[in-house]
Amino acid sequence: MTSDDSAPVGLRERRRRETLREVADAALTLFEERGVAATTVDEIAAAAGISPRTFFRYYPTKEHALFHEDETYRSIRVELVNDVRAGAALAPAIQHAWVRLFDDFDRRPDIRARVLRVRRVIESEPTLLARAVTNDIDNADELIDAAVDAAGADADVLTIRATVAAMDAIIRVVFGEWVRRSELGDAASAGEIYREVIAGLAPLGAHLSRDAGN
Amino acid sequence: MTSDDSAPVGLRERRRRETLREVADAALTLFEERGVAATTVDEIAAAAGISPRTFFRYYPTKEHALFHEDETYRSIRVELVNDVRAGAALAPAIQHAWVRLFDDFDRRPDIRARVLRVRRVIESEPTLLARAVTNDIDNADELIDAAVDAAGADADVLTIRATVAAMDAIIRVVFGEWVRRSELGDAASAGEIYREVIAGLAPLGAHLSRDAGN
DNA sequence: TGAGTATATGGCAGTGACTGCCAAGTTGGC
DNA sequence: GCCAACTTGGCAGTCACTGCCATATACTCA
Repeated sequence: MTSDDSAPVGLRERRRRETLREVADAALTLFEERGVAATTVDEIAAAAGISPRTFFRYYPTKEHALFHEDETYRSIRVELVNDVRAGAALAPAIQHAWVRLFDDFDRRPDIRARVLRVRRVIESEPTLLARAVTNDIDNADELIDAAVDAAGADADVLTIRATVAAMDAIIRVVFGEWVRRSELGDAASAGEIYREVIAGLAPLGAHLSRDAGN
Repeated sequence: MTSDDSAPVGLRERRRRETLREVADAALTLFEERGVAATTVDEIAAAAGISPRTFFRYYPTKEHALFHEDETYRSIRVELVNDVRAGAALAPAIQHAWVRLFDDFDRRPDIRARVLRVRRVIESEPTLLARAVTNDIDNADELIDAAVDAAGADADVLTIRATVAAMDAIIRVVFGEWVRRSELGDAASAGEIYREVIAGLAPLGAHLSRDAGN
């Protein structure tokens, strides 16, 4: 799975990543300007200086171009998987990973700004929200596998799946609120919103622990 | 919003609902037989005895035809909204609604069978899973509004949203497991799986209540 | 009951996403 | 500096989806 990290990053690979990035930027800008539905692949390709045919060799759909993942994001996910594989408790580990990402936003405003732009577009179109969810689902599999492996023989896959799904859902709410507030001129911090949500979920937590024996 | 329930159900409306149902059935059968991607709208339309052009007057996309909602489902959602509007605690009310639906499955095997067929198709394609999530999000709005209204002045919209999203995520896991087990020949009961999941989530619940003050 | 109006249907043409195939260039290893 | 591997762009084709128009069917009210 993650075996080709050691491959020599030649000219080809470097160019590929560059193009990937340029296409993603072109797409993001056009989506913001005129909306996703009103933006054609031809336009994105033209803006990025490639042919439409080539566009589809970089991203399978125009929506995918929006979800180009930056390094920070990926590395935090890898770290999370490693932590869980090393035996960390699932829910706290997930929480820790997100807090780390949000803290990163404070240190690196460029990343924060870009993620916010992307999230704003995502929230504006249901189809993109759907695509974001499939992304979450795909990412979740890796994490679920790690948790199952870590638990060994007495792994409770069902509970693991439910835990990851619930945490993902909560994060999606956080991002949604982040966008909403920022659109109201509120220079909201994602980390703060996350903490607010967690604090508010105490009753749900109580409900879940209480009904366990039911 | 729900003001046109009193409209007289004339021939037109009756036929419309019939067609809606026939198209949904045709789509479901074809999706099962050859997969969603390999099924064209033309084929669904032909199987349902309407023109392709008319198909799009009933459902905006072929995927939507799969999510045709039956009465039971809708009525339980309406009840839930009413309960919440009447002041019921959110998480328990949601749980209660689902348990009621699952109990209904035991009483009405036809409904159970159809939901299982639909869910099986949904689980087979990530894009459908995503569409299911966006559906849930759409449905959630009504419930969220009810909860906000019920809470009055001190409504915590953010927490309400998070609670609903988390519960929805859990239900999706239940459906997923239900399909998985039934495909393994296990005549699983959705209600039982739901109870299993809730029991397993005690640690998550503890985590959420513990970190509230953090 | 017989207009008259609103609505449902189907066909046609058009746009845009996406794919397979082929020809022409580019890069990397030796 | 040459061969093999890979990248690119153009072309043709399929399919989802929409707007427009003519025709048919259901509701309404005089």
